[in-house]
Amino acid sequence: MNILRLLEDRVIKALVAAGAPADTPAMVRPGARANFGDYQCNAVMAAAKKMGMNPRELAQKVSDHLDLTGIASKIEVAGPGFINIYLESQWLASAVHEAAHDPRAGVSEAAQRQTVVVDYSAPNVAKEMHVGHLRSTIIGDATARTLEFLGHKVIRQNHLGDWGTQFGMLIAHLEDLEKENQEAVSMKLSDLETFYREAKKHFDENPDFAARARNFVVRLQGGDEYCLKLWKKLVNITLAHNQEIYDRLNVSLTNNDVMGESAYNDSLPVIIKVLGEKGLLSEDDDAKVVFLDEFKNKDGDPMGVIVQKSGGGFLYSTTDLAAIRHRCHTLNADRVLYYVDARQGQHFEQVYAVARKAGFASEHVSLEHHAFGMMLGKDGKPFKTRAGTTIKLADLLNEAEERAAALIASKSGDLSEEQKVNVIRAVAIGSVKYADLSKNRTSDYVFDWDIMLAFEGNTAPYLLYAFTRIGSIFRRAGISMSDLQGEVIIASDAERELALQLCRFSETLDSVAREGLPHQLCAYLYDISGAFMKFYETCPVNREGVLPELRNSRLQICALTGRILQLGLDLLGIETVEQM
RNA sequence: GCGCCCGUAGCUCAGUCGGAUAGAGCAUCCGCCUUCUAAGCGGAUGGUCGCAGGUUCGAAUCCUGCCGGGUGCGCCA
Repeated sequence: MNILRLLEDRVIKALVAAGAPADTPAMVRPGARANFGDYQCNAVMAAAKKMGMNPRELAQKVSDHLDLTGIASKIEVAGPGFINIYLESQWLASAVHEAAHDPRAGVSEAAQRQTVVVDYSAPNVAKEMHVGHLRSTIIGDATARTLEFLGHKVIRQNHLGDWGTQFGMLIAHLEDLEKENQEAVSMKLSDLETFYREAKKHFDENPDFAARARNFVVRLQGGDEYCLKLWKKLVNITLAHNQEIYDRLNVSLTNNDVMGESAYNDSLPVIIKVLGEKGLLSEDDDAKVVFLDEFKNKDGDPMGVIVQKSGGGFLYSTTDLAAIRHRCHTLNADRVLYYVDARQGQHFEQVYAVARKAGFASEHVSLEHHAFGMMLGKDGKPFKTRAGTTIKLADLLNEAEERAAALIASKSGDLSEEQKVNVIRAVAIGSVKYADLSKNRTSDYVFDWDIMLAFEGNTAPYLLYAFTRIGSIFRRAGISMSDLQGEVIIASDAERELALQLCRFSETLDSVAREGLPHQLCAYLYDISGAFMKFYETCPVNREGVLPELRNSRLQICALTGRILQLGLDLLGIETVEQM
């Protein structure tokens, strides 16, 4: 059941019956305030203008044709031509009852099942994941999970940075270490940052080393077995490191989702060939370039996208074109979502434009760069630690668990040691993820330990706490959350408000899937939790004197709230706990 | 020089593509635990939505120009 879809459908019918064109947008929204109804229609003012009618008159006409028998208790025309819809409490009650017994908690599947490629995380080989990787990884993951739940076919693609000139120096350094001492190699590689730094140092300071490194690059790209073997070693060690982080973060990526830059190596010459056949290539300073009229360079001339270097080497634009071709032609994507830093906005616009012209992506495929902002320090400047480095993701998670452990030691005395370990993990990881997921990804964001690791207010623990309170009610009642009886009765404002919110889960997920903005789901779950906390204060379930019908009804409301919280948090990749 | 993003309460952020009286959390202040977990609930304080014009029934939202911050513009990825 999706109330918004239902109301929009009925409103369109009424608009058409009142004489408006069939393509008039319904513009149904949740009511702006309590005395403006549960939902309001804002479509009439604009429509009336187009039709040359008085908006109040048209609104009255539409509202006369609006058939919401059994659904709405009141439909009123207000202000300049708003139509306010008050839902029938009885109908809300039956919707809650239905959702409480529905395995999907009342969430409708997507009207059209699509194949959606989600490109996210994209760490680099021989580098540890740092806080800058957090957004792409967890926002992409939450979107992927949501799309999947709505019935879409989701193909995760981890565009691993496993190719490029830096591998020459990494292979050369690895070779040196292996000659030196076999046993020290695995030790050295356990600290990837140091390994990378040392390789870079040798490359910058030792001309012989640098020459060897450049030679390795050529051999590697030519498919030399010795080089590939050393390279593969670096890739595997990095993947193992990353998987530990993904598992800790409860991110659904696995090695099966890895589709690194190297995977497109063989198709790069094909890309150039096709671009040439389409007449899109130009030569400029011995490099192969695609010129795009829609982009201007510093001199105001059409901007060129280099797809092959003067020496014959390829660039990341070439790899991205190959990736688009693979995703559209082999994976048959309807949508491709890129969770990548906003700084690459222009790069993607160019690559998309070239891909369309070359036919790597048909006009029916939606290529979407879901950009996110930069990470800033507390001073509002681009984030750096005092040492000038970035914070490792592993260190952030360790710090989160230390802080959570201290909190739980002071608040949750009666948990077993095993329970405490689980609660610490859920609270720590959940808090870090929620802090990021709850912000709109499009703007820059401030990295602050205290905000990232806060446990009060609009944070993951608030939602987890609401969930444990529900669990507590069922433990006290002596029944399970699936053992529900009777009807749902809406007897108070707190119950009605919670019931209304519970019925909005489906429309919220629609929006998250459409826009790739999981913060909308966070805001929704926070609203649900707030509505539940108020319900909890005023609507006792197990107390003496509560009539059996009312108790059964409230248990159903609690059960649906719990299911939506658990399901919603799961879509965000956040684990729940029974007690805390 | 050109392009893109951003500017909302002391701080961190929402604001459902133009809708009605701009909302949360943190911080500050005042209340609420013999009753299902106080990681909670209720209340108060706090805003010229960067500035100035414009578009219209109606603007935080759209257009123009400034101011301030960020970022990107050919052989790194």
